[in-house]
Amino acid sequence: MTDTITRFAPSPTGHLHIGGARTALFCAAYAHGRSGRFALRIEDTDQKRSSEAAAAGILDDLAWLGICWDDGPEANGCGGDDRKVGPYYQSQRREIYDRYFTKLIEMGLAYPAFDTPEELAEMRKAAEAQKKTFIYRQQADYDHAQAMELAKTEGHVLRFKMPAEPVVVNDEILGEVTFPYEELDDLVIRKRDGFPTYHFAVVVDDETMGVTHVVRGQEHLNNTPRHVALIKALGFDVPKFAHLPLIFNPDGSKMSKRDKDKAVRAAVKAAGDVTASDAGVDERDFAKWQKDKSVQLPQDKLVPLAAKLGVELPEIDVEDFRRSGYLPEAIVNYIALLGWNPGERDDEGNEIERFDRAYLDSKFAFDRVGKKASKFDRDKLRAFNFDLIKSMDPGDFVEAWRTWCERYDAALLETLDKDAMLQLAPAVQQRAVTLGEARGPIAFLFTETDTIEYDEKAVKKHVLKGEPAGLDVLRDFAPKLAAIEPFAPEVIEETISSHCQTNELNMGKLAQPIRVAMTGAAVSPPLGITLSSLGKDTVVARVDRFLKFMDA
RNA sequence: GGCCCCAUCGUCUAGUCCGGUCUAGGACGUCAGGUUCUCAUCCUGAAAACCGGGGUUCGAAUCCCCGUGGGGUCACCA
Repeated sequence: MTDTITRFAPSPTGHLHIGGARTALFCAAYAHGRSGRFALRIEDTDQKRSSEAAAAGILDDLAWLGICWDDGPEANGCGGDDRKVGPYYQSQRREIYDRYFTKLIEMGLAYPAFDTPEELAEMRKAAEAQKKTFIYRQQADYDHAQAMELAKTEGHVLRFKMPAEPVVVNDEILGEVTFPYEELDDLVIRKRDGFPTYHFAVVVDDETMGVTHVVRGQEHLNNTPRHVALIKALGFDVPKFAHLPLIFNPDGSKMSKRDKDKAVRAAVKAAGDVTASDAGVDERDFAKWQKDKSVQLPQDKLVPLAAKLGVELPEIDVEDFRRSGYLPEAIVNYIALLGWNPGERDDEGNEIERFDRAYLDSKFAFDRVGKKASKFDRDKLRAFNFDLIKSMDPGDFVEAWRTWCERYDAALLETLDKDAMLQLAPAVQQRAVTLGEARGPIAFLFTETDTIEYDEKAVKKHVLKGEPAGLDVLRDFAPKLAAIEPFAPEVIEETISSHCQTNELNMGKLAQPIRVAMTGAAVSPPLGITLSSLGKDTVVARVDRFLKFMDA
């Protein structure tokens, strides 16, 4: 078996973090670029924090990004168990772990420990008082036979007896890293509730699933020597390791899901009068959330609360970026560049940085992954997204736009049908960086004619000033509007421009007053699109209203 | 604090492994012009970096050491 097999193993405690998305992306790219397989495993050994809904959400986030897994839970057209190495939820693999627990105990490399959490806390405190890190070791007078007997009736954990030697981790990105034995303790491998700990489960799963390359974030580097020691003790093959550099916020702090709570918490504090019922949660939870920085509010409560307070939530999870209206292709392209670079130039000698999945799959390797943590640059992501939107075929754009609306802005679909959106597409595509901002350039469509407020400065500059004044130009032109037939962009523009030509006027002289009449301000997409999308009746009504307003 | 990782424009990075071609290249952002009926798009241009100190060498962004700075991690979480 020389196939390349990678895996991504999230714990289902919330939406997929953007950093996790990058890890998954690199795992998939590495395997698929080598005709290997990419497996997905759900690490739900923490019964309290895991949820089926979160697992489904992560699967959905991945599929949306176009990161499909070959082995794993079947969802969104991905997954399956072709290699017969499932199940892919750790909570369903208890029997497998038990086999290896038994094996380790028989080899004398695992032993029951009866210390209570309180006792351990005490020992840690004592170690800390001496400015040392607490290292758990088996007692010198530990009686194995007696312990095994006691274990039949007493609650206990199982610990791994760490071999007394340094562990060398050979990392594909970082190189050789050595960890002294003095830093490695007899870690818990089976919890009191009988579930394996993360360390044990990963090692057993990666072996039994045939994983050849363990690709994960650098925050796991310190765990790796423990895993290597376990792997060797169990007689498994040591896989290749690749620890990816971390992703930070622009201010250098770690990009964390808690950042969202942090933003809202600050706003709640600033507002001063926000209550638990405003937040839609119960009194006690709300108080706890306000006090404890490590507590998070559920997403479906946090988002509306943020909206109510007018706070913009930092985008952290894939779902956040999706809601903002980024395209999966843009996200994938951008995050691929966080810590990796193809190191190729185009014909003009510029660094290649815009590419698709096929290119990534074919080029990705660990030798071009950097060691330095990178800061997440939203402006650059926005640029990628905008470029993609601009270059889309209008039909494709409308499809993407409508799909996004179905999920996040159903109201827009009630106002605009497909044809209307298709007509607006070119104007919107030049102006909207994200799908969420697509409403911006066409906001004038959603205000009622009789609620338009005219911007004073725009009126002064484009309507009152000059010779002739814009107001007179508009008044002069107004009657021609109703006669335009058909009321289509080209015809409208032709009418306006010929009117200007006959009267020896600059286009702006007429265009700007029309804009003010239509939108209240001096900014809009090209007049043809603006007027035709409004419809003749509305256009005429808005001009009338504006002229009356100016007369008054 | 212990252990571990890292260090090129504001940001992502190329160059580093195999020292000279680097008066350090590109992208995003910023600034300045131009095209245009407004906004936007588009085009052109500019400013902007090798963390510090020692070594090695004819020569160091590139190799070595020290310092400084940043980060990760120290759970019956993953």
